Amino acid sequence: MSGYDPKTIESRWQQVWAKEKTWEVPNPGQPGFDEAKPKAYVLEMLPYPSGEPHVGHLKCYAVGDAIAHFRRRHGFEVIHPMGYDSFGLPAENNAIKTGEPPRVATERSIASFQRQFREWGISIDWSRELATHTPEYYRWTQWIFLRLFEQGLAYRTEAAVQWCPKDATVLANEQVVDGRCERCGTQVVQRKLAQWFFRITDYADRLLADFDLLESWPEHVITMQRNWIGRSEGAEVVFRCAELDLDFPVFTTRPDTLFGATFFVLAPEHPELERLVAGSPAETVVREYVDRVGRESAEERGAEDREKTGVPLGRSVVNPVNGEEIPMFVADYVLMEYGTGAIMAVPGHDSRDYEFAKKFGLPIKRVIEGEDPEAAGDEEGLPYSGDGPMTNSGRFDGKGNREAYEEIVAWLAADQRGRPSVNYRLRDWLVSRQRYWGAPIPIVYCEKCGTVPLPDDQLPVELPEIEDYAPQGKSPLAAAAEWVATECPRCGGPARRETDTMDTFVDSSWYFIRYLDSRNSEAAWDRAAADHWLPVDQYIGGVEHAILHLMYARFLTKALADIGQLDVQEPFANLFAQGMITRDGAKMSKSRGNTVSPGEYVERYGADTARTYVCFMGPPERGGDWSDEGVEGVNRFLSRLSRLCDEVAERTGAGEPRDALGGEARELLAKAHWAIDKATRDFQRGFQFNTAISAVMELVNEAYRLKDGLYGDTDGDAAVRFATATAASLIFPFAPHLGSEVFERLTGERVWERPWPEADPALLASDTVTLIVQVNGKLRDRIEAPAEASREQLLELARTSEKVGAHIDGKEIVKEIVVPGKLVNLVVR
RNA sequence: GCCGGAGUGGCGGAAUUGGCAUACGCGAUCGGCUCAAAAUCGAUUGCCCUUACGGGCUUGUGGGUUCGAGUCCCACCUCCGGCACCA
Repeated sequence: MSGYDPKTIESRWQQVWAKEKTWEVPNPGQPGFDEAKPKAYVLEMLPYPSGEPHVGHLKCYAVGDAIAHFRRRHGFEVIHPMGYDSFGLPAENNAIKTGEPPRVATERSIASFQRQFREWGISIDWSRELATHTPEYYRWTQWIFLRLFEQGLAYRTEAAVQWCPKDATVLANEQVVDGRCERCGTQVVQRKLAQWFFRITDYADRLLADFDLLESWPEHVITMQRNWIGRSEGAEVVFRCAELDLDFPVFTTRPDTLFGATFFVLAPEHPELERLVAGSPAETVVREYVDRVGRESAEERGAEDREKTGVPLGRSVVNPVNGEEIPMFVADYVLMEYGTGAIMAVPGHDSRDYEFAKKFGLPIKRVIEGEDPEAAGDEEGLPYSGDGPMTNSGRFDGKGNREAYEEIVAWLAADQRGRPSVNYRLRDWLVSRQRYWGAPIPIVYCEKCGTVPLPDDQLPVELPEIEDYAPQGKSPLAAAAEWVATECPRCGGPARRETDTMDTFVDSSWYFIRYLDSRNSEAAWDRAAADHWLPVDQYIGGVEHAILHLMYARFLTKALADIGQLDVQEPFANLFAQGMITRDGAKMSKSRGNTVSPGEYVERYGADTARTYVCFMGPPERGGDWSDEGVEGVNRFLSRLSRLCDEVAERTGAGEPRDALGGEARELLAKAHWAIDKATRDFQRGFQFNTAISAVMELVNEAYRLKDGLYGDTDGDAAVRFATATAASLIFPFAPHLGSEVFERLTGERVWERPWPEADPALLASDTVTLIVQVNGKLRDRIEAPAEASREQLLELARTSEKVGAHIDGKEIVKEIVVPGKLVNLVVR
């Protein structure tokens, strides 16, 4: 009895795959490229190399690898590369703490990922490997920056930015969560700094529209992106302050409520505030208010049940629809970042304006009748946000607010008092970071020529070695004086380099293109290679990247397509978002001490067990709680398969099963074909790996049940052998080592070179079916019936059943439902 | 508040088109093997009543449609995720 020894089996196959470079695929034009073969680009999000891989990685790559194997065996040329998102804050923070250069810690972690990916047996094309922190890679990140700069899609401007005092860097809006730094949890403050941005807002509409081009993305991911982009249609309407000869445009989604505007509010950051109050009695109070708001964090300001605050300006503007003069206020519930930083306040139909009006005793005016004025809410059901006929609205009275909507906008537009307008929640992408461990921005500042992009032949701008990584409010690179001082490429005069580096999301927004031609030192990629492989046919990764990474990659793909570098509008045709694995019901974290190290489990049970387990825990798109007993169960199953193989190899000879088998041999063959059919459909129907694996478990169980009665008979031997080899073939995408081992021992062939098995319809069908007999919808009997039995025969069987008789005797059958091949329901009274 | 997703045994979960609820795995109980244990092989395992035969109940709650509902419709409750003073 040899037993299941994953260590031996796994290292044996890993050596075969490494030596034969089994998973490497050629590009068009390279030797071995087969034009006739359809391509499939299967990609998992590249890991951020920090420390050791965790179970989230194991799950992601186990799922992706299963898909890659499945596609290969369906005749696809599968490209399945790997790389490392190796710039970023954790390595740099570690450097500040320990003095160890970020490169050293990063490369140590990369080595650990490489080793584990090989130990897990992931089918990676290692010839395409990349790491974003190498000059060979970031040279092209810089090249992309320059292309965007040429197009005006990369620009520098002074802006109020989110600043993390702890990390001493600017953050993207996306990296601020509840007013705190996403990474370290420190409260973010506002600062004004000159920063680089990518003009992603130019692409807002296309990012929305092109969801239609995607083949299959999870609905909730699309929804999250849609919410993030936050498109709202409305109108821009101009309110005029005649006294000071100033126009204040506002954005509103409710031009139908314009007649209800009873006051007007500016954001504390509004640039005209100064002019409005300078030298006026309100000046001091307003200043104090603005200062106080400025000291508050975004979190405090956005707090949910916060009472409205504000100060009157002592000025007024004219409502363009009715000429009414309405007072102006400054209040922090109006945000400078959205719309125009000023609003018309309609307390009758907006809850925030209503609250403010109540507090400051301002008039509240109804301009839309509710269907039921007595309905909930104070004072005649206000604020009312529903639809209804308009009132107190001059010429529009009596019209439905929806119908009047466009009419009002057109009426205002006719004499330049307003126009239709669209607003987005999405802001431009802030890409500069006052940090060391990132790709330098390829720009120099010349006294004479100003901001000058470096020519392509001066790339890469290499990251200099420095001693002190601690940020001092500017990039640590600023301290590298020799590096900063350079020559202007335009006039040859003295210039200094940009010392900010790029957000690491820029690195990871295009890596899937670089894989296609990762050794190219002449260009970022070869067009033929990119055109052949793109788009990614199946992308796999955690839902935590649903917004940031995926939207940035979509944006960059479109921008690159627009400048003729790519032929696709969307990078990822199909997306699979895996769920998170928890432990004891909680997210794993070092501080909580509930982490699971995949390495330990691979060591104890083998990679096949660890991989199969994460695919078996539940539907992969959902999360699941890690269970050591569950791992043991999967290990038990693989051991059972391994032992079955030992026994079958010893007791049966090679031979194909005949078609016309009978009895238990046929029963086992039928189960094998059922498992093929079930596993195949589970793969195709959204990667339901848990049930695909359970089908293989059932097949192995059936083989155990029947084997002893089948050994010794030619047909019986063939059936057991076929069933076992089939189980190996079907489990291979999850447990590639054991799958290869068992398949080879029983068939002499390499399972990954064999096509995915096909179920034989003749063996899926059965001569008899179990007829379900119900009386009044309740199950009363099960009867074996011929599969072809007629309606009448089935009814006869049902009526004559003893068990059924007890429930229909003495009663009248009022209805007979027959579902051929399945069920009879007798309705009695 | 708005937008998604989910509620099924002791646990993870299955049920494909409205037709056998609880597949598969875990856990538990019993048995074979063993001096013994582990491993392993096999049996049982939703709940309640019944010695048994058998019967009743059961998919978050309450209604509805249907011969028949975990699945469809209406109302509600709970949990998870995202967004949120976005005008």
